[in-house]
Amino acid sequence: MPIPVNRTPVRVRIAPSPTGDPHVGTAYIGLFNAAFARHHGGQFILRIEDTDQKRSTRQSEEAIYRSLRWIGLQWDEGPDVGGACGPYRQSERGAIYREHTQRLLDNRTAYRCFCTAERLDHMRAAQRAAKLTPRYDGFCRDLDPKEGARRAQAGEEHVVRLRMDQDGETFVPDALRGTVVYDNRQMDDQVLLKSDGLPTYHLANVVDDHLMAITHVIRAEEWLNSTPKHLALYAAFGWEAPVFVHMPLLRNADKSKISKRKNPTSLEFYQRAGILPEAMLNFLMLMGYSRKDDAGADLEKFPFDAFVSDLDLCRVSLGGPVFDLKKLDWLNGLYLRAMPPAELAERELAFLREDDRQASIAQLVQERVTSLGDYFDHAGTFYAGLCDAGLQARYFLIGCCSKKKNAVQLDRARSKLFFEDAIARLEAAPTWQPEPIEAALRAAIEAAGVLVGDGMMAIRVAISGRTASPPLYESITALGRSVSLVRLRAAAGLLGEERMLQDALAAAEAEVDATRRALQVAADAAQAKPVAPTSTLAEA
RNA sequence: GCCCCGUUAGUCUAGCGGUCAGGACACGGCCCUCUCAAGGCUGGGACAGGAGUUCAAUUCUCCUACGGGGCACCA
Repeated sequence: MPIPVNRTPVRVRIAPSPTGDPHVGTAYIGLFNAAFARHHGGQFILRIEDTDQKRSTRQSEEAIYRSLRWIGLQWDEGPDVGGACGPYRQSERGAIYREHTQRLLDNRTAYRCFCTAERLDHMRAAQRAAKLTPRYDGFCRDLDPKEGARRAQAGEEHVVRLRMDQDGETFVPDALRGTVVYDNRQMDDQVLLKSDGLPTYHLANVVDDHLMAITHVIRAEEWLNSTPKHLALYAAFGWEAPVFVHMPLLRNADKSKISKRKNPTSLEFYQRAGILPEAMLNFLMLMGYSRKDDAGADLEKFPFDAFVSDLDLCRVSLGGPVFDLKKLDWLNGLYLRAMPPAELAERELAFLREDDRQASIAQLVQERVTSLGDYFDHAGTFYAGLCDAGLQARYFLIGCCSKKKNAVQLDRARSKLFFEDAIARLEAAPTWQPEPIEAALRAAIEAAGVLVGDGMMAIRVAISGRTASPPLYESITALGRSVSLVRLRAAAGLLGEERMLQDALAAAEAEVDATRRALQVAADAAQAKPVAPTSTLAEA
């Protein structure tokens, strides 16, 4: 059963919220939306959902544009490119939401609620204690609308809630799952307009999708459970609802929803790690989807255009795909190897040239460099993603490799806590500059009660993969926030693994053994043949 | 706790009543080779469990288990 197309042109959108780093999940959903639009000759819209004033930032918004452009997704309408249905930034559509809220107030499908946060907190606590689904108890539901309007007029702080049906069932048609049935008694009277006058996601999303003539809502599965609310909103406005397609969630190796704690989620990380955008996009196409060649074998490497031309969303598989970095690396290598050497060289140079950390990296490496070529030996770590810290992992056990007599050693669990604390402090740093970074690290070290040198060494190894590196704070600054945090999280993750200590020590021993063996072989060789065989070079 | 979604090897997937359960990453072996990659060949490895429907279930239905998501004045 194909995805129904009830209206044309097909119009789809992604609506990322600009809070934090541009997310790989945004690119994933964006990819399927963009491809679906292209497949049907429709439009793909980028809308910025910045109704959360506390968390939204302009830098994050800019970063989203950069990363989506990097990966090769193009939108037909958006805040930066304009379009007929603007503005495309929800913070600029306040009047539209207020007007629409009034319509719902007028037709009684919504009501004003004057309950305080404290009352709601108590209510939910009581419901939880009674093992009930926490939901609004309807205290203001039957308030006289005139009374509500009067109190609102008087400036009393309040929100607007959607009046949901209290019994019966809601049928949610999902293009991939069939009809999902919800008991209306589970549904909450969702807040539509917050007390700051801005809409919640639910309201803004429905109003904008309608006004922007969105025909298909292709979004992540985490939204499935709120679709009944959205359907109720479409009904309240008397609008036709779009077709809903809920995509599976990208997962960590442990199958939980992909998160920065357990995976690099920032697109910027992949860009800096030297992943080609086309490989990244291709890899995302493989998540929950597959194409076959004539022999019936799965295709792995194919371009966006091919993906578009035979895209059939119904074939998306619903099991949450684990984001496997190993396979991404392999695919990336496939692309790299398929290039004409001249193109690879050009891409390589462009990769370096376009990196905005260039100057600061050069400054750090400069003091150590002996030739232009030698530069790469020192700078290499800045152009990689995860560094191979495996051999040095023993340094993550804080103090265990310390040569100092008064060293304080931390066990695995405590070392992990130290890393997590350091990460939290770095994340909270006001700016990504040497001073706040140093302050954060020193604070973490002091809290852990270990020697400064030992703590810094652990961080150094996690950051650079080596025990010798340019100055740490400057290196972290130059490396950049996204990559630095990923590497530190990787170190913390390693400490969380049972076998980490054994592996690290085994690796260390292997290292020593290998050296010893090499020396032995050399010594044996010298013994066996004290006189070097004919050395033509020497004689010549 | 309640509700919803899902479940083919460690991972990504094909399969839409009868297949030797196909491909890919990863892993092992062999070949190629000055090394390392790459490449070629090759090996091990999967239908979560239980009922039912059927001549026949990986495939359809139900139950259980497990995994995930949701239950905000966050999206």
